[in-house]
Amino acid sequence: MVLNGNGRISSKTIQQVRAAAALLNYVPNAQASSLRKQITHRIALVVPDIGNSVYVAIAKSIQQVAKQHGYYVSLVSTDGVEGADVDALLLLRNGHVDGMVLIAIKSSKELEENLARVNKPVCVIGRVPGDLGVDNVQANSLQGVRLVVDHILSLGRRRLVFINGPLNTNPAIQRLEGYQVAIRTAGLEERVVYGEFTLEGGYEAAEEALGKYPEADALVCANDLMGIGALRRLRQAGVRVPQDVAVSGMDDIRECEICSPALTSVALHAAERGRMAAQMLFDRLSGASTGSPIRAVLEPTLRVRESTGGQA
Amino acid sequence: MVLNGNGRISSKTIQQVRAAAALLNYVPNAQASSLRKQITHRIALVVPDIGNSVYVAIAKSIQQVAKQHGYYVSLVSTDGVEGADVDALLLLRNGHVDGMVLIAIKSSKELEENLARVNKPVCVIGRVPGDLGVDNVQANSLQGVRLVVDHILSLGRRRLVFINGPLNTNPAIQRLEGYQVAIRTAGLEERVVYGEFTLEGGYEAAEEALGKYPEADALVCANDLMGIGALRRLRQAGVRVPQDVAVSGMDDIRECEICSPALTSVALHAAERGRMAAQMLFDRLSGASTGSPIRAVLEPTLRVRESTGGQA
DNA sequence: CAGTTTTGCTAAATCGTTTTAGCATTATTC
DNA sequence: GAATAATGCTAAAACGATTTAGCAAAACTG
Repeated sequence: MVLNGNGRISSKTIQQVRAAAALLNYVPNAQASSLRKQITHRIALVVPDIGNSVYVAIAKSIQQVAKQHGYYVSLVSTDGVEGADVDALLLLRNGHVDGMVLIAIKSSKELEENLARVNKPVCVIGRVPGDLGVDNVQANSLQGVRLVVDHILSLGRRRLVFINGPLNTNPAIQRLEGYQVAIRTAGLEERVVYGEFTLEGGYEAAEEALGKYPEADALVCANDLMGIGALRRLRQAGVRVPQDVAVSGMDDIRECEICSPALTSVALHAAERGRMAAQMLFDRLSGASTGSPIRAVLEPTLRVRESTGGQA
Repeated sequence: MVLNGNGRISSKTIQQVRAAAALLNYVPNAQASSLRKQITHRIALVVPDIGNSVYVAIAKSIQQVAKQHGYYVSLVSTDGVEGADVDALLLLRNGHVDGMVLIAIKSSKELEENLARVNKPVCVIGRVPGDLGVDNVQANSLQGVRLVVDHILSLGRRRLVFINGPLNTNPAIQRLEGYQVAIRTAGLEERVVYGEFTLEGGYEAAEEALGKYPEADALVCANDLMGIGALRRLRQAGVRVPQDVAVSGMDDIRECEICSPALTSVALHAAERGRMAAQMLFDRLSGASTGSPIRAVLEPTLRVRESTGGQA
C-alpha cells in the first residue's frame, strides 16, 4: 500500500516501510502483480519480417509510445511462416500481454476467426475486413501506386512493368489494382512480373522483366526492397537508370536515399502508422476509447528521386 | 496435470479433461503459471538503437534462437538515454523476464554494480570487465580497424583520417586504438575526427574532416552508418570515391552493398554474435552451463568493396 | 487372507502481490 | 458524554496455475 500509494497510511509507517524496502532491496514481483491486477504492462508487436526496414520503422515508433505508457513490447516476427500470426494471438489469450499491434499482410479465414474471438484490444496495421471488430490503420497503397505511375507517365514513359509481390498478400493485391487503374486510364498495356517482397525477390523479378519485356522503359516496384534489388540487377545488365529505365519503389524506407541512384518512392508513413496504431491500442487499454472499431487510412506521398530522373 | 502430462492419470480421465478443455476453449493463464513455476518464458533484449541495422541483425538471430526454445523476446531500445540500460535490468529483478541479452556500448560503474547484483542469467554483447561474472560475446573490433587500415595502406594511401564515434563508448575506444596501432606501425600521422555513430554523424564528421584535413586520401569510419554518411558528404563535395578518397566502414550491415559506391567494411559477424549470446543465455537458463562466465571473441573479416577500389 | 504396493484421484498449500472487510483507536459533533 | 465519523492498521480472500500430501480403491505378494 505504501509503495503503490493506496490507502490511508500514517507518515511514520510510510517512513518505516520505505526504509525496510530500501534495506531489503525490495522490488515488487511483476508476475504476482500481473496475476492479481490482470494487467501485464506488456503489448505484443507482430511483424511479417524484421529484416524489412519499414517494419523496423513501425516497431520503433510503437516502442516509443509504449515506453511513454510504461509498457514493454514483445516482438514477434512471423517470417512468412504459415499460421504464425494466428499462433501469436495465443499471447493474448494466455495473458502474456494486454494488447497487440498486428501487422497483417496476408488475411486468412483462420486469422479473422481467431481475431474475432480474442477479447483483448488489438490494432491491425494493414487491410482487414470492415466487420472484424478491431481497430485498424491502413495506408492507401493503391493510391500510392497510382501516384508513382502517374509521375512516371508524366515523364513520357509508356512501357511500365509492375514488379509485384506475391498475390496472396494484401499489399500485392492493392498495389496491382493501383497499377491497373492507372495504366488502363492511360490506355496502355499492362506488364506484370512477380517476386518476393525482398531485395532478392526484386533482383530476380527484374531479371524476368528484362527477358520478358525488353522494351520496358520503367520498372514500378511494389516495395522499396524490390526496387533496390531491381536497381542492382539493372546495373549488372548495364542498363542505365533513369536514362534507359526508370525505377520506383514504395514505402520510402531509409535505404532509398542511400542507394544509387536514389530510389523514387512513395511514403506510406510507416512511423506515423505505428504511432497511430499504438495510440489506438493504448486508448483501448486505458478505456479512453470504448466504442466501435476505429479505422484510419493514411494517404501516400510521392518522393521523387534520381531513379526516375528527379533531382540529381 | 493432463495438459502438462504430469502425474498418473487414467486414459478415461485424460479424454474427459481434454474434451472439457476443448469445449471451454481453455487456455492456461501464463501469468499464473509463471508465478507458480517461477519461469516466464521471456527474455529481454536491450539494444542501443533499433535504427542501426547491425542491432536489427543481432535481434533477428536472437529472436530465432528464442523461438526455438519457446521463449518470447521483449525488445528495449535505450536510444542513448542515460541510465536506460540500468533501468532495463529492473526487468530481471522484478521477474518480468528470465534472462537478458544486453548490448552495451557504454560501460559505467553503475551498470557494472547493478549487473553484478542481478541473480538471473545475463549475456552481454560488447566489452565488459573480466570479473563481472556474466557471459560475454565480443567482436575484436580493434583488430577490425587494423585490418581495414592495413588494406587501405596496401592501396598506397598514406593520409588516412579516422572518423570515430563518441569516445565515451567502448567501440570508439577500441577502434581508435586499432587505428592508432596500425598508423603508428606504419609510421604515419594520426588524423581523427568525431561524430555520433549515425548516418548524420558520419555526414557531419566527414564535413569536418574535409575542412580539417584537405589532404586526406582515405576516410576510415568507425561504423557503416558513419561511412554511408561520409559517402553522401563526399559526393556533395564533388569528391570522387575511391579515386580521390577511399572510404571504409565497419559492421558490414546490409546497406554496404546497397549504397554506391558499395562500402568496404569489416564484418563483425553480428548475426553470429547474436546467435552465440542467445545460446549462452539459454544454456544458463536450462542449466546446461553452470560454471564461471564464458567469454567468446569473434575475429573480424575484411569485406573489400568499391569504396576502396576493390571490385567494381 | 493379512500385508504391501500400485494406481488414480481429491484437497490443500504455494507462488507474491492487491484488495476488501473488519476492527480497534482516535477525533468530531451536538 | 453518548453517538457518529474518521483514521490506520491487521487479517483474509482473491488472482490461476502447479505441486505435494493424503487417501481410498484396486492389484499384487507370500
